[in-house]
Amino acid sequence: MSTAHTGVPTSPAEHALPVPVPSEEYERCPVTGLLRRLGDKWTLVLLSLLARRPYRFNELHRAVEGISQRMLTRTLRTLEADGLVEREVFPTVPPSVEYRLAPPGVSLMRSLSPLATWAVEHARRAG
Amino acid sequence: MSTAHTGVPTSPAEHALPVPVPSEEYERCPVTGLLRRLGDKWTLVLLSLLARRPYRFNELHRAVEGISQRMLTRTLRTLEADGLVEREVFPTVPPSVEYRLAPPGVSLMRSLSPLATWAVEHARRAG
DNA sequence: CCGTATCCCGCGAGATACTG
DNA sequence: CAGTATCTCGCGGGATACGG
Repeated sequence: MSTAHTGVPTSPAEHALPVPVPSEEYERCPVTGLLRRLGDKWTLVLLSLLARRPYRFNELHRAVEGISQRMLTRTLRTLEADGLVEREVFPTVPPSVEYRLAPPGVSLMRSLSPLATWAVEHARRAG
Repeated sequence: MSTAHTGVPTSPAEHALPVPVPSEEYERCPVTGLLRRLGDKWTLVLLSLLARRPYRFNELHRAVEGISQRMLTRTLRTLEADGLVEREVFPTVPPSVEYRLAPPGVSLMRSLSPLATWAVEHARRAG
């Protein structure tokens, strides 16, 4: 992949393709893709909380038992990248950051509702 | 399960706990649990096919591009254990096995429908 | 035709420590 | 307060080969 000049690679990411090649074929089915996204350890918990009201970072950290800072940041950033959550920074001292559900997040939670009901009702078998 | 006598362990699984301890805490949220179940690589594809009509094993194997026998069996057995799919064996020669959607599977697919619609509509961002 | 049995590998995700 | 940076490990899942 090196290509051009004679340069020795200084970073592995240097030769990353400019085009986002679908590395996983899960992309083929958007439904499965969505289920995988929502099915990670923290996403639903965070979405559920944010569905009620906006939260600040450490407020979430306290509200969600057992989550690490790393996973909280990662999950929130992914949600933001997907357009499900909005992030607003207040340049106060010390800094304050607020997270809220974006409109697509709201409609997603609505669409999820029947499945959630099914899950609770059938919790014993396939839950 | 040797146990008893003085036997030297012959298998690692020998000391497995008799009680199915919830190894993962995903169990805490039935919705997340369900999303994880449905979110694996082949489950939705199989459920979608079986939602239309019953299939035999090799018929599924041919219909689902890229699935291995191992994963087909595994996925079907999990679906059966969850009560979502029914398996019927016809003792012919050679043997024939038919899989069909069980009633809970039907209601699950119904409940999944709004989310599937959302996924397709928002395929570009969070798909 | 309908599976099981092994082996193997990458990635999601947890623990821990550090920073503007 | 609100994050990054590393390291590590378990498990989902693929390849392959064999069995009733």
